Amino acid sequence: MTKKREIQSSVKDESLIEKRREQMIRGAVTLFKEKGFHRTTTREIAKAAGFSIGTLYEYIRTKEDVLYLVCDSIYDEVNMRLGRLDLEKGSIESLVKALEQYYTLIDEMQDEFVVMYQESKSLPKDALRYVLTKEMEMTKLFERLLANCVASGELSLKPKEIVLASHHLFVQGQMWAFRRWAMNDYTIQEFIEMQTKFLLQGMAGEKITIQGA
Amino acid sequence: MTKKREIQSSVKDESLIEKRREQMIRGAVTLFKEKGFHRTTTREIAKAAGFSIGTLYEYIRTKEDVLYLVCDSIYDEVNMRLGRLDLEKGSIESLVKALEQYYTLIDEMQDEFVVMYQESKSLPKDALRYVLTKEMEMTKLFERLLANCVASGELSLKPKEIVLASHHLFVQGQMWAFRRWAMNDYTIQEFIEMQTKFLLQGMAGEKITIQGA
Amino acid sequence: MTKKREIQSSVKDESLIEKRREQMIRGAVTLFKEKGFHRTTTREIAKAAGFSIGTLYEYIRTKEDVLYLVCDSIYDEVNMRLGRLDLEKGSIESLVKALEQYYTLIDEMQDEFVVMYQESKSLPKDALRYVLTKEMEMTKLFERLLANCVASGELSLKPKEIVLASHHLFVQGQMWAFRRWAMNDYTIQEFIEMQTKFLLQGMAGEKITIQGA
Amino acid sequence: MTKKREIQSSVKDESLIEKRREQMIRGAVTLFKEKGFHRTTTREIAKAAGFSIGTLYEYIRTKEDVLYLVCDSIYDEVNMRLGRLDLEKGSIESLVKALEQYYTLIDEMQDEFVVMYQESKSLPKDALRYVLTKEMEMTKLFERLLANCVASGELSLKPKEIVLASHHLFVQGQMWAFRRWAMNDYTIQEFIEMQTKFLLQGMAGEKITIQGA
DNA sequence: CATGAATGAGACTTCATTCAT
DNA sequence: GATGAATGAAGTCTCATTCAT
Repeated sequence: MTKKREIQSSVKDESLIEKRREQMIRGAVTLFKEKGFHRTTTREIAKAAGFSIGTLYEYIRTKEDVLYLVCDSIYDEVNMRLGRLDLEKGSIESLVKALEQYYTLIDEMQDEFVVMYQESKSLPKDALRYVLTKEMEMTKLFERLLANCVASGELSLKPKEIVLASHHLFVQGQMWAFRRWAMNDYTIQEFIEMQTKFLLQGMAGEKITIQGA
Repeated sequence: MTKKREIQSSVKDESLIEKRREQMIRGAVTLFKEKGFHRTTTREIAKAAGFSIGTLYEYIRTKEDVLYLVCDSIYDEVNMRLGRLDLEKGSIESLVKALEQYYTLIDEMQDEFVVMYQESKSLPKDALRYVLTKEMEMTKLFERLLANCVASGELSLKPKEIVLASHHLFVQGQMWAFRRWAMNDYTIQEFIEMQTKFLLQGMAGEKITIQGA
Repeated sequence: MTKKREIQSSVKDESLIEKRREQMIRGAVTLFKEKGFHRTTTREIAKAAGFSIGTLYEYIRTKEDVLYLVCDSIYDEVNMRLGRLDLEKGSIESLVKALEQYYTLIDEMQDEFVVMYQESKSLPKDALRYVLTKEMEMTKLFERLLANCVASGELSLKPKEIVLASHHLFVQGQMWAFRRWAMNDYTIQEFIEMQTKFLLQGMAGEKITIQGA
Repeated sequence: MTKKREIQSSVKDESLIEKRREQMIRGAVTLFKEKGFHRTTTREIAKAAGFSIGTLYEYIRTKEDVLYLVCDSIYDEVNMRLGRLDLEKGSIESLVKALEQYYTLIDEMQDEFVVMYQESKSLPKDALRYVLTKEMEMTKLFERLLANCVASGELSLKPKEIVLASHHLFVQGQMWAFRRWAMNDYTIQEFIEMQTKFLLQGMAGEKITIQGA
């Protein structure tokens, strides 16, 4: 796992730091979603977090730190929630489960995902690198799942196809967050079912009956 | 076709307006790609366009106008290049052609696409609406293609599946522009072939031999 | 002569730059004298110069630039006014003239000198180096005068004494500016006469009749 | 002797006050020397003193108090060290001794002197007055020495010359602290000898052999 | 039509000081 | 007495926009 970038704080009490940063992340996500990183002022972030501008800067050093904290916390939650997946089973069934988990996650953290992908380009260089690494770790997760399915013979994909397919799965999830304005006719359940069908068929090359669809 | 938003200019000569705006769009795309809309200053845009800040403001009224002009010009080019497609044929073959055209287009206009999707959220409300409309028109294009394939019996999709699938096709194209950092191992040709295979199989549910693959 | 540090300006018209900078130097000197560099705000400088804060920053990049400009302009004036001195004559008489010129200069530019010496420590590193160089050039001027007097036999000083003596002369001039609060009982004429007497006797080691004393 | 300005403290224990203030003066001098009064933060002072910002404010009321305390403690030490001088003797010899003491003092307290003269302008009005008074007391010390030499016939100076000469002596000492960057070629011993020679000759008007030179 | 100097609102950030623990 | 988290006034600097030339 990549090591976290440390964000300096002039406050010493670690648990307080965590608490305050959580407050400010929560406020920031809402604001960034609404107006974007650049149109959001540090004062607004402080206010949304429930403390003064001075206090905000006790816990970060620059506005970009807030963005980094937001992105980082999203990955933490993603990791936590996707961490339970059994990657090793190598069955289509577990792949389906993973997709379901992933799409559900995106549905529940829609705002966070949109913010992260829209604004991460505003991160300072090294923070951007860190975030990209995290992103690759997520894609790798799908790669492992697919590779195991291939190993167990449940899928038949060339190595290069595995990689591309993992991006493919990944990106279809983002769609639910980014093109929500076009998804009004679908429930998340429908979306998951239909996407899963498309994706599995795409890779399998034959009709497959999906459990629960 | 949706009517264009008019951008006010204090210059009368229409052909001059067009020329100047083209200059400034070309400069702006490069800059926006590099630093994003917010980090790019109007002075920089003017300079990149080859004229003074004063002149810039003879042809637009606000900085956001530049962004709109950029987005609009991208759609114009997309339209022009995708306009030749024969949507009515209703064959898998024409669908494959369309995908090829579309992915090639994205490859060639990568910067423009990235800018448009990254920055369009900064457009004023009505411009955003206009851009979204344009976007929907593009998706509809795939919908028509798919619907015709269904009508001709070459594909079998429920109406709701057609809509989702068209987004599916659409989004996979964006991937080439947005996840380029992860696509170094693929040529655009490989990418097109593999994606086409995944997508068609996903919709068809059977192995399909793609011409040229 | 040491090459000037260039201060960036986004304005192109060189003569305008000169004019505006002169305005701002004039205002800044008064303010710095009154409240010191740090207690003076950029807004105050702009106001004193007669234009807006935005305009101020068209002609400089940082507040420290103003300080540098102040120091530089002082040296320019000093150079201009001391430049006429005949350094080569090697007579006590010309040394006396030089002291008179120098002390008169300090009297007339008292505020400027105080500001320069009090605040130059706030200059950025390279500007500070530049200012120190200028300062050394001034001391060197006295060194040359003294060396010539030694060469012509009018004074008898060892090399090391020449150097120290030149600082000695230099520093006694600063006194008129810096300890003005203790100099109320003296006119500048008296001051010059008495100092000249002290200094020359100090170096000559005998009673000397000074012309005009 | 001028009465000290009282600096309020919310702590009662006088010996503790003294101890804490000494700690903070020591830290502050270093910091002020390095970065100047304005660029030094109260937090830094507290840290350098070895306690917290809260504690710092138990012993002073404003940041300027620290500067005053620094200046005051310097004068205390100066007084202590120069207090032993025999001012009444009225001999050149005792004058030479005094100069030696004074220049040695400046050499040993170089940082302190620089800080005091560079930063005292930032003192609040009444503190500034107090410091100036102290300064005048020091000059008066030289005045007394000179006057006694005149009285005893060892020097021949008019009253007004005595005053100016005392400033002259005083300022030459500051030179060692302020122009240290130009004094690398001299040891403090050389400096004292040469300066003493210049100064005495300046006042005496004849060659004088200095004991120990 | 073209230019570019001028403007000032507003952004980010610092830091002296307070006060509850 | 000691601590350090909280505060917010105030400072520096940027940049979209205007308008006289």
